[in-house]
Amino acid sequence: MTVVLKKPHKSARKPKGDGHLRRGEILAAAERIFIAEGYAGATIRKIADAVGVSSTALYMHFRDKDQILMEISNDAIERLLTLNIEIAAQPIDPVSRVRLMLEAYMKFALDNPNTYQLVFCSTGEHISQDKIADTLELGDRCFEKFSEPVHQIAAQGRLRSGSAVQAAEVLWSGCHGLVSLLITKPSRGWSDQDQLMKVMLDGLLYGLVTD
Amino acid sequence: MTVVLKKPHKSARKPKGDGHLRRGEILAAAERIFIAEGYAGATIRKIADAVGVSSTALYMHFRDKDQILMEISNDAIERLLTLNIEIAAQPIDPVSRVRLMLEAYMKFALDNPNTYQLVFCSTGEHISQDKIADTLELGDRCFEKFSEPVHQIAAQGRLRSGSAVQAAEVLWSGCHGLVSLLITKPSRGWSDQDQLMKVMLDGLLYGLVTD
DNA sequence: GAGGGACACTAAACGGGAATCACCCAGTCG
DNA sequence: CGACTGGGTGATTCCCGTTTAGTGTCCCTC
Repeated sequence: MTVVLKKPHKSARKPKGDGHLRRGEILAAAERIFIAEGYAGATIRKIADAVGVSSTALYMHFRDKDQILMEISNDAIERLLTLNIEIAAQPIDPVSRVRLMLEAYMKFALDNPNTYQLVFCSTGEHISQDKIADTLELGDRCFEKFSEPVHQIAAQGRLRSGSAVQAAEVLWSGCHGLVSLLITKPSRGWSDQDQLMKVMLDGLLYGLVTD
Repeated sequence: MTVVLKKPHKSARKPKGDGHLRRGEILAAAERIFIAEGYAGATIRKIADAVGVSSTALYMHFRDKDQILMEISNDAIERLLTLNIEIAAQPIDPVSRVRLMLEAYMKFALDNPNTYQLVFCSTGEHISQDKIADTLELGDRCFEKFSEPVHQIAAQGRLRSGSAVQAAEVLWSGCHGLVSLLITKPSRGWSDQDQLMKVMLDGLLYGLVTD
């Protein structure tokens, strides 16, 4: 059969991203869109278009949409965990460590609002358990790292009330509440963000910890 | 004209709910489903089926799905506002009022998790502004009612740091953080809910207010 | 060189969401 | 009687995530 110049079935077919390469391209495009437009805005088709590939192609590299976004989120949370580990290594008193970690946490949330919402503000009910297992484990490790200095404070007998675990959970959830409201209700007339974070931290730490 | 038994075109067509009646039926069914299955689970089709009517019929009485669920949520928030007004009327010191209101708030959240999430945990970006205007106004009125005793405390010079508005926002968002995490991450191993709420309230009030 | 996989990729389709369209039917009123 | 009205409908549209069946291309072996 003569190799007649059969016009290439679809002229602009992507040159076979060599597997791993394409995977990275997809993640990059997905991250860009997800950061800009959030979970609902980061459509499979939009991501595929951005990569220049058919929407079906994404399923070559990822099980489904959630896996793509969870992978992105996991990278982000890993950065948060790294921050916590760095702070944990600093030779300062545990209360300062707690404060630094919570400040880093809130800054992370405000810098990555869509990731933060996906991980910390959604029930994840429609997401099968194995898919978010990594994320949950990373989140747990973050909380464990944060709990360490709180336990140290408790061991020093400086907890005004409640157990170390309760104090850690309250400190965390208090800061979570502030940033989650700042993120989800930006149009509300809030006081200055930095001042609010300071009042929250001062209030909680003063209220929970004696010196 | 003899009332001949003409078989009713579609045997099971609902007997013309007389407008306002049908509206109530839809709201009731929607509330039931929404409470049981949340925002995503409360499908237009499911609601319509529960009422025994075609999905299109819902658009006779409501602009869209969000209007139905916002109307339900508004009813709930109105109950919360009523609670706040009742507490505001009690002849007790402002700190107790603040505590009672926050306790009622958290109890409300845990008792109405789906409504709470819809109103306080979602960005409401895809919802046109006029649709949530009522909800926003109700929410603001709740916050205003809650702010009153905080301002009284500030007027007594008993605020440890920050302005009255900042203190109110921090108190609110701290409690919001706790209940929103309890709602969205129920599988996490939390300490006892009541104790957590107490630690949060004690901590924040002690940290923000002097006596 | 010619098979034949394996693999990246694709078009087309599916099912299920919200929302719209054009139409229909039963009363009511002039 | 006849037109109007308002609740109601089935079919349709559009978009979503996902599945299926098939296509093009590379590489490895004979």
